[in-house]
Parts: sequence; structure tokens; C-alpha cells
Amino acid sequence: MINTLPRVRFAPSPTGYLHVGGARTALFNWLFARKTGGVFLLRIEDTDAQRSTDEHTQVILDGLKWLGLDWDVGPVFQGAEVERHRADAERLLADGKAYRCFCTKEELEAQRKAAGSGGDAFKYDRRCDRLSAEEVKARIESGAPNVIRFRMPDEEIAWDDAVHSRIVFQGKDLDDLVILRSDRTPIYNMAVVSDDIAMRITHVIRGDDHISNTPKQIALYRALGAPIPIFAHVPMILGADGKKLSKRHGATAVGDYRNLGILPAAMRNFLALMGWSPGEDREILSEEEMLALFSLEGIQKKPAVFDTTKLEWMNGQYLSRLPAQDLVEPVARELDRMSVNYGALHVLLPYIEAVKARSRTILDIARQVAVRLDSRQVEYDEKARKLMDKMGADYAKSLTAATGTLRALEESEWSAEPILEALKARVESDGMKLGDLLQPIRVALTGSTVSEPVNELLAVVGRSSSLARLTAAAERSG
RNA sequence: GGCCCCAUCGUCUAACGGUCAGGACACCACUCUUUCAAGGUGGUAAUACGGGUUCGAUUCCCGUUGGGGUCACCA
Repeated sequence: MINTLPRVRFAPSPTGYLHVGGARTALFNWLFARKTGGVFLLRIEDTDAQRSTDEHTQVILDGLKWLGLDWDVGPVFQGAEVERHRADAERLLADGKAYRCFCTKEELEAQRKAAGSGGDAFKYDRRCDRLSAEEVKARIESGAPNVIRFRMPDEEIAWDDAVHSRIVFQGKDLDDLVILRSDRTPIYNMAVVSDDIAMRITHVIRGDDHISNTPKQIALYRALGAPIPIFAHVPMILGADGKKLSKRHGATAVGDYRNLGILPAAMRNFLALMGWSPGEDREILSEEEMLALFSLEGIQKKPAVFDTTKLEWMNGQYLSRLPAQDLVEPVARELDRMSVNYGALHVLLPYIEAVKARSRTILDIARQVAVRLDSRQVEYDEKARKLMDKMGADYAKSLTAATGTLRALEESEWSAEPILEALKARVESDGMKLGDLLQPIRVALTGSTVSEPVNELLAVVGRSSSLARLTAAAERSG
């Protein structure tokens, strides 16, 4: 039956970037639509003309595409539908379910203050609802600005939330909300309900922060005589300090993670695990597996802290499963940004091969490739400095010894095996530990205490560059 | 403050009345490597608290505490 197919929507407002919480909401909608064979609609809620920009809209679309979340309908812009929003609001007025309110913002503020500090949330006292028909008519004719206010019924409003199960509100606790402004533009809750009805949305999957909007919207559905969709309120994503994710937590937009060198597949996998569990202790999931296992019932009720360390681990997992060939282009892009010369693309392959296993992001890989390509990219990190301090004069001595041994190798012998053998022989004859000879090389060449095996490192960097860099490093510290 | 939501290792989570409370990240140890890692193996670590219901509670009910959301002519 064609009309039982689920229809879901992701409805961001283009007043900021696509943050990870929004991306995760979009992902759940997409997963649900794809799993059920339903329709995924994208709606841009741009009715806040002050804060909405085309640039933000574009960033949101790019972010969704990057994550591989394709939509079936849209993007439709909410702003294009104000006529219908207005018509729905006026229908409510005509049906006697809403009334005109002449109170100005200033008067409302005064009422709020007068009523204030009473403990309860402020509720409009409906003074304009008690105006006589003649009075209303007179005020309209005098040109007094007015809004349309929805008369909240005094009844129980409840729904069976797909993730929270039953949630109950009392109409008497809710305010008479404005649904049409004095400039005749709609208010959010009116626009959303009007759009969701028009788009025949069957499942509203959105953030937890909309729970308190839901009873207002249900009241509107009822008043409009429309069927009420199933609601699924997914928990928020929090920062490491347990607070709502915001700019001060650092990277919060999906674009930030793209720039950091996170793969879209890893991001999508990680996001799916924020508040949802596939069961069976599964962590790394392909798109097919996600679709097979996904269900609204598996969604967690409690908010989740965004753990970038685990995201990076997961990205590392994806990275190590990816052939180096697939990484050439993204790494090259990064190197271009860093203005590092590499000549032709295929040159990068052995470098990427060398560092891939120890990298968690594409940026990691690019930085390490850069260091191997160009000595000017070397920066000594804290551990490296510590080692140099600890070794003192032995550092330069060790480097000099290694250089002497390595210089004896011909260009044709410069590969991992012979290099290792030569160094081992040197250690043997000098009676030192292999690590004492190798670690300084590692530090001198990379600025770090961590790398692929040193003989492989030397092979990748190449004979002339290695010798030059080791000599320079020995002189500098000696 | 009113209304609403939530509560298992530091973090993400499994458990749908009976488990030594499982897995993953992080951390620690060991292992492999005549090298640092990566990998492999193992370990530390949790049911917020108090009452019930039950032969038996992480699980069901109530309360407390703690966190979060929301209360606009914003979305």
C-alpha cells in the first residue's frame, strides 16, 4: 500500500553550520527512510530572515552530501510556503480555535513582569480573547497591529514517543502561542505543523530539545483536523564537559572534521553509534550492516558525550583498511594546502604506505609524508626534545656513527634490508644497543619518537636526503 | 522557578527479573620487534542514593539527589 510508506524529513535552519547533532539527526532520518523503503525529504527552515543565509544553506547541503546522506525530495524552502502557513493560521481563527491579540510586545513584557517571580511559567491571561466582536472590529479598523494567538485547549496532550515511550503534558500548563505575527508572517510551530501536514510526514525524527514543542504542535494538528505523525525524539550530543555542544568545545561542525582529515564513512559510523546501538557488540559497521540493524527502538534515551578520541580511533580503523592508492588524492590535497612539493601523485604512494598504519587522520598522514619529503617540515616534539636532552653529546655521536656506516652503502643498496644489516653490524662492532643507534635517527629525520621501523624510514626518505639530514642534525646539536 | 526528559566503568554502550554485569575507546602491563610505534594478549574500572514489589532486582514502582531540555511576535 503506497500510502503506508514512511515519509521523514530533516529540517535544519540555515542559521549556522551543520553541527554533529544535526548531522546525526539527519543520519537517523536517512537510515530509517532507506531501511523502510520510505521517502527522505529535506526542508530548509529559513523563515528567520535575520539569521538565515544562503551560505549556511550551502554548507549544510555540502555536509549532508559529504556524509553520503542523499535525499529524495527537496531541498524545499519553508520561506516559499508562507501563504499556506498564513492560510492555516487564519483557518484556525475562522474556526474559533484562535483569536486576535492586540497586546504589544511592550505590554506583554509589562504583564510578564507584573505576573513574574510568581514561580509558575508566565502564561498569557487571554485578555484579548475576552474582547467583544465589536471591540475587535473597531480596533482592526483603527489599524491596531495584532497577532493571531492559538487558544490552547485545557486537555491532556500525550503521545507514544518511539524512543521515550509515553510522554504526557497538560494543556493547562501550556501558553496560548502566537501562530501569526503582526506582520502576518508565521511562527515556527505553525510553519512546521503546516509543512509536515502538507508534506504528509509520517515520522518526525528530531532532537530531544523539541519535546516541549511537541504538545503545542499536537494541539495544532488536532485543531487542524490532521493525522498526528509518530514522534521520535533522539537525545542531544554533549561536549566533553557534559554541557550542550557549542563553539567553545572546539570542532563541532561536520566541516571541521572533514578538515581534520576524518573520512566520511568513519564519521557516519561514529555518529550512528552516538545514541544508537546495533547490539552484539558491533562497532565498525558498513552501510549495509547499519541499514540491516537500524531501528528507532534501538535509540538511547540519554544524551551522549562526543568523544573525539574514539572518533579518531575509528577513523584510523577505516584508514588502515583502505588501500594506500585511495589515499593519494586526499593526502595530495592536504599537501597542497601546506605548500609542500611532491612532484607527481604516484610519488606519494610509498610514503603513504609507510605512515598509514600509524595515522588516525588524513591530516596525520599528510604531515608525516611532508616530513619525509621535506626536511623543513621537521618539528621536534616534546618527547623528541626530551630524548635529545637525555642523550646529550651521545645524540650527535650516535648520529655521526650511523651516518658513517650508512654512507658506505651505495645507492643501489639503499633499501630496508641492507640498511638494517649495516646498522646491526655497526652496533655489533661498537658494542651498543640497536635502539641507541636507531632512535636518534628517527628523531633527527622526523622530529618524533614514533615512526615506521627506522630502516624503512631511511629507505623511504632516500640516500642523499637521509645522509644530508643526519649530518646536518649532528652538526646542529654537536 | 513551572513543565518535561534522563541516570550501567572516565567516555560510547550490552543486559529487555536469575550473567563472575559483556564489548569498544582511553589507560596500565605483557608480547612481537637486537628500534619507537602499529598489531596481538591480559588487566584496572560501573549499575547515583533510599525505600518498596518479588524466592530473586541494572531491569518494575515510589521518593531523593544530580544532570539536561524548554518556557519569545527565534528556529
